[in-house]
Amino acid sequence: MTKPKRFEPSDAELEILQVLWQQQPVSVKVVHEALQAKREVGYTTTLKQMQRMLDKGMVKRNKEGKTHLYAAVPQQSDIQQTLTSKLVDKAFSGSAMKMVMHALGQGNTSEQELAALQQWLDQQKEDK
Amino acid sequence: MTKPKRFEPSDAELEILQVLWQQQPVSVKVVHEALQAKREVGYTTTLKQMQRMLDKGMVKRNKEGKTHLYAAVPQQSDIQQTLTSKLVDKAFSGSAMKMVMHALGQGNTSEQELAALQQWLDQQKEDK
DNA sequence: AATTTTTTACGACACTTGTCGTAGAAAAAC
DNA sequence: GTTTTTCTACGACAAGTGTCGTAAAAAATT
Repeated sequence: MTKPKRFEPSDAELEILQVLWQQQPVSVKVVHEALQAKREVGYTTTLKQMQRMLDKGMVKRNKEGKTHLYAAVPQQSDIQQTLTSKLVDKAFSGSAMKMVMHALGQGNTSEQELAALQQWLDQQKEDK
Repeated sequence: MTKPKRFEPSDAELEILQVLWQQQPVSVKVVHEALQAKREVGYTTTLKQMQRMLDKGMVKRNKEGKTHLYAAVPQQSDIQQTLTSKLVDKAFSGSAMKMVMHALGQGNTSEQELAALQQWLDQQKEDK
């Protein structure tokens, strides 16, 4: 049985995962172009990063003709979970709520988002 | 004029800052004991870490007799802000709300916290 | 004063991260 | 079937991180 690893992607790795989650099995080229759209980065840099991720089991790939097509192994929500928990633990003494208030405090929260939050809140009250 | 740096403390650094924010000017010994209470770590490890933080300007100190007393330079809320923003950007495509829902989803949110959140929500509605 | 305990200052090391450059294999174009 | 263009495989490197060990300075104990 293969134990389900707990990935903690670095910044660069997360950028790559982000791309993969949007377009599942894609070539290095595609990923690289997506990154390039945001900042300067060499092709081999992206390639190397993805190869390392492969070693770590963070992505998988399979040969499609000449090229390799990559896909993320962990699910986006799992990584979000891991990173959020970590932040809550390390920077907010474990209180998710503190973090939430902080996050909300700083920003333009849309109408819809507010509604969603209200809905969630109502749900909580019921369950209580 | 000294520009106000944007600190992005590493895990170990954050642990130390955490201690400092609770008991402002303290010796390495005190910090070390606080860390030790949570996990195994050598005294010199803590010392070294704090010295590096001093170099970076992340903490300041002054000699109190034989010992040095350290204090955090950045404020807790600023660091929380920095780290939260970063996470939102990197893992939630900039949507703080997505992150909030994620954080809330996973946890035991207390009565009081819910109330605080409701209050904040009401506030938002008014301002609209 | 000699010894022990506290603290500090450094140097070191293995790992990880972010970044490339070079070289060669594989396809595609000529 | 050469010459290009694509891609992959590696090796390298500077910075940063987490961790200690050693050694010396400073105080406190005996």
